[in-house]
Amino acid sequence: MASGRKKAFNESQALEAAMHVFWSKGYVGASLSALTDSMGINKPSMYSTFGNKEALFIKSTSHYVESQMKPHLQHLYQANVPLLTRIKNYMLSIVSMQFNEESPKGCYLVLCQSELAGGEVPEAASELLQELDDLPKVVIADLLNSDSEAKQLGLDTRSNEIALTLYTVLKGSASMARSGIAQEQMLPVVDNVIAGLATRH
Amino acid sequence: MASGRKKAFNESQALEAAMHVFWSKGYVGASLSALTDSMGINKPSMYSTFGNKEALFIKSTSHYVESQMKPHLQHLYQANVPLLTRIKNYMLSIVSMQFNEESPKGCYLVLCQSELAGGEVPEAASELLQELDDLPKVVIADLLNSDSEAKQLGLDTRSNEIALTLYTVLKGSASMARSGIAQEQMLPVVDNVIAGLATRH
DNA sequence: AAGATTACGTACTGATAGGTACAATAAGCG
DNA sequence: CGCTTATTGTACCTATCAGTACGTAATCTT
Repeated sequence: MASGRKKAFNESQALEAAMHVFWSKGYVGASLSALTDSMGINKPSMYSTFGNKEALFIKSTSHYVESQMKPHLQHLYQANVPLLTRIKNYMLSIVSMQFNEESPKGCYLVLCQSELAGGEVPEAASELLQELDDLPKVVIADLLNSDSEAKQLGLDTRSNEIALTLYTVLKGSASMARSGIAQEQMLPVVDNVIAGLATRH
Repeated sequence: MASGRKKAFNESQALEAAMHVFWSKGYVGASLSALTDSMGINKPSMYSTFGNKEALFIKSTSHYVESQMKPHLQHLYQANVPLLTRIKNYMLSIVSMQFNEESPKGCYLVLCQSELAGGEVPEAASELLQELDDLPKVVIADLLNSDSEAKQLGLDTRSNEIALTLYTVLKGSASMARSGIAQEQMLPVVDNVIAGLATRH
């Protein structure tokens, strides 16, 4: 049984390229032509490989979460590092990604999610965004609930509140990155907020 | 000299309607058809009255700033109210607008500004957004620099840093509003951050 | 009432959106 | 080599985008 002509492009490289286009233009702003141009393929190849624009977006979003979001989580579980330092390192690591010169500024999810309420993003993609976007908040809350140091500091009794506070700052930071301020300005902001946590009971 | 047929619509009501469409869909997502439908007029009327889509957007954005942003600033200058309480009232007032059921969730400026980096918004409109978006940050920094109570609390020496911190939280809150959480969850976040300011020197 | 002036409604423009039909090309298998 | 299978490029589809031409309707001044 013949197996046909080989693909002339690398599927995961094409997905990476698509991710960058969605990241900089959003779901609505990323046209198929812009996508396929950056991916280095033409439209029929894109449709046969990924399905359609929405399916491409879903694969691209999953790739973003795996390659850009999850790696930062390791900072939260470093052995022999104080809890607040771990949280700070995690946040600084994400901020540093938001301001990275080699990829679009800000957060892919924030950008695309802002289009949700306008009904511009298809339902299935919209649900995925909603779900993925909660990830950091849930992880931080879980950490605060289970970490022994968090209990000593009395942070476990208001874990959801604190997780939401930190998460709100991260989202705000993504907005600030988009608006063009310098990364150095955000660092003391993270310091301030984390220091504020420690001084309450 | 004859003065012609009267307009069959109210110009400022039409602008208000356009503002809500941009607010919920963003600049790119708001199509002329959606705009004129909501405004209750047809396209030639829109073009003769406002110029084009970009000019309408600029007028709509100015209207947003005047009607939705500036009114909150009064909280910052209430007599006989402690500084941190004034700031807290200001922030809660904005958060409450972001979650208001009668208008789109989140912040008009955050939404539209997220499209900037993708080059989807025309230059002139883009510059206006950039400028207006700094307003709250500048106002808070100025307040911290001039207020006598701020000096007593030692907040004047890091006014820019604090203003940026508060502003980042407001932007984050706008994102959270878009993603659908309940307003009550944001209130302790504002509390946390402001309390954190007070406990540092 | 006549004429000038302005707004309105319909119907259109060229460009681009997402998506596809189809013929040509390249690979594996016998 | 010939057959089958899969990918590629071009050229097209319909719908919608921002924007406009033009004839009709309404209001003013004289």
